[in-house]
Amino acid sequence: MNILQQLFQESELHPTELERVLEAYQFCRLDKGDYWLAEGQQANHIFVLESGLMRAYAIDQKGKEITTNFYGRGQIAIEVNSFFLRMPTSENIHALSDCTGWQLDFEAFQQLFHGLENFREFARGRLVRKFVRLKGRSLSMITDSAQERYLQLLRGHPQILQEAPLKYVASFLGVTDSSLSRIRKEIARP
Amino acid sequence: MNILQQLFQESELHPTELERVLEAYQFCRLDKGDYWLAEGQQANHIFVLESGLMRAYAIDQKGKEITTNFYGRGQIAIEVNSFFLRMPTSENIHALSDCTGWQLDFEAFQQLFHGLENFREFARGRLVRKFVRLKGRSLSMITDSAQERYLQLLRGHPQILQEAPLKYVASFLGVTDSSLSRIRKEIARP
DNA sequence: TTGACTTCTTGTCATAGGGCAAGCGCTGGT
DNA sequence: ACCAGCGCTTGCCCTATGACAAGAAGTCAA
Repeated sequence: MNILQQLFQESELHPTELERVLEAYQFCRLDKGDYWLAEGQQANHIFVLESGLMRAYAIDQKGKEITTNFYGRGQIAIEVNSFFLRMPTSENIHALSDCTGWQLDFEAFQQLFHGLENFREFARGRLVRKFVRLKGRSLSMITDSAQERYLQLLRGHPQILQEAPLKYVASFLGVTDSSLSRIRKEIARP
Repeated sequence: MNILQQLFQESELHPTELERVLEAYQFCRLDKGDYWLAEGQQANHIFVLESGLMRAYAIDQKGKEITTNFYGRGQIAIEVNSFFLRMPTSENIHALSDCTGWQLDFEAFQQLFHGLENFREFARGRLVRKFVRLKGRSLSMITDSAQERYLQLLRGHPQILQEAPLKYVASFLGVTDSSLSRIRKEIARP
């Protein structure tokens, strides 16, 4: 069973509907370092990751990269603004390791979204959960210390810390790489 | 023309569709201080604000209130997690001044969402823009100083600063009220 | 092997912002 | 008129984190 079938297990799609949905996706492979989306482009796909790790980042006013997200197996890489509102993106998404997955383009997405009630309930649910996670992250930036945020990431997504360079993780947590290094030292000692 | 008609001007709804949509909303009035939604409840409505100012906040681990949003005229008050995923909310939303507006309950929302393609394009667009703003806020917490965030709020939403008590604004910006007070002093001097 | 890179760590110093407590001016109730 | 409470400011001191620069260690290629 591939990752798409797993993904849609949580939906209410009937077998014939599911078949229609699965057919709309295309297999896709990325090499480590490849850009799936670059600033200025228009995002025309969403991407369901089967293997590998991807990272989204933006460039701030001072030219620094800020990691906004990591995507691992089973997660859906998407740049919401660009994909849904059909505008050029200000984010970059690239592969931190060799990746495989399944892509769906906007046109096909619209067909399914407007054509299948169960698909749109599913899609709305995913977007909502994305929203809720982002909100949690936003709140955490206010209420938690960098160390707490690091520990939460460690507990919730240890694979990210194993596979992603520390500097990417640091900006995701909202600290510099030096600070994150100190935080790790702090935690390491008993 | 009331606020709902203004709101749906940006949609593609045809006159007959629009009529159906408008009929589904109910007028609603809140007194200053009233809670529109309280922690533990299930959000069963969205609320389009016609007049007044509302505030959403969460309680952190140490029991402190963190303002997560303000809603003014023309904005849609909603607790996304609770409304769409049908779970008890962990947020509170209350009126900072006397408010009027129009409510739509979940059942009616679902009818419109699944029944009218143009309504669901509209609703999806609103959710997406909410997502994008939240993302901007989240990024700003990392890249900008408290003073910069204050200035952005001042430029973008001056009415919030005029109508909301400073302590609510402070936690929205991610600082204490003392710090915000100092920031304002700093800015005041030429 | 050597050199160029990248990743991560560490030291030093500077600064933004937090915690706490006091003070001050309004406002509303009695 | 008086008190209580709220909203905002301010002073003092402290801590977390940033900026910058210098290593140490690992990786890769010639």
